[in-house]
Amino acid sequence: MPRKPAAPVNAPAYWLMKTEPDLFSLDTLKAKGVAPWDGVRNFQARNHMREMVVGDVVFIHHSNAEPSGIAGLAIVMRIAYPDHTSWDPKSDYFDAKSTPDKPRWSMVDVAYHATFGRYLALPELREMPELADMILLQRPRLSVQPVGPRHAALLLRLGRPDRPAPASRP
DNA sequence: GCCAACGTTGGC
DNA sequence: GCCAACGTTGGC
Repeated sequence: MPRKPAAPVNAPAYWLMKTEPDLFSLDTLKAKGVAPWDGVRNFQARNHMREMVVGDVVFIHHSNAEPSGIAGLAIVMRIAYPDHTSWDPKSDYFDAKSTPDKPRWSMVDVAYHATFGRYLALPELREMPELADMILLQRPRLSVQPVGPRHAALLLRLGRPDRPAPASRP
């Protein structure tokens, strides 16, 4: 018997993260250059961030927008580390169950990469059969999610970013 | 602003 | 460890 293929070495290299543009938009990230993605308070979303590696491509989705949709791309610059806002009582993201000794939440650093030449509005994406099984369209509440390579390729083509996505991990 | 989906909390 | 109540997300 041939050995089973190794467990997923090729975890997804494409991700999607949601943000409310009123609070933090792709333009905000563009102005900052690099920023920590803090405030994620959902275990599944957190676990996805913990799987990211430097160089992964992140689709930035604007939620609670008119319309909501994918605005462009960011790149992971630093792998997951403790989200210090979780133990700051003054932070909106404070969580009494998280301490510096036992951090419960994580964040990654991302860099602005590109703004799509065309904003990919959610209603438009919903009309595409190829995207019907995208997590974005099926699980409206998951704020950090993997994007499959086929979906990623299509989104990149649709958005025609002014700069191509960098080659990602194999 | 409404409300469906769904994750989390807490009583038992 | 079940599950009802509650809170939040986020599309519309």
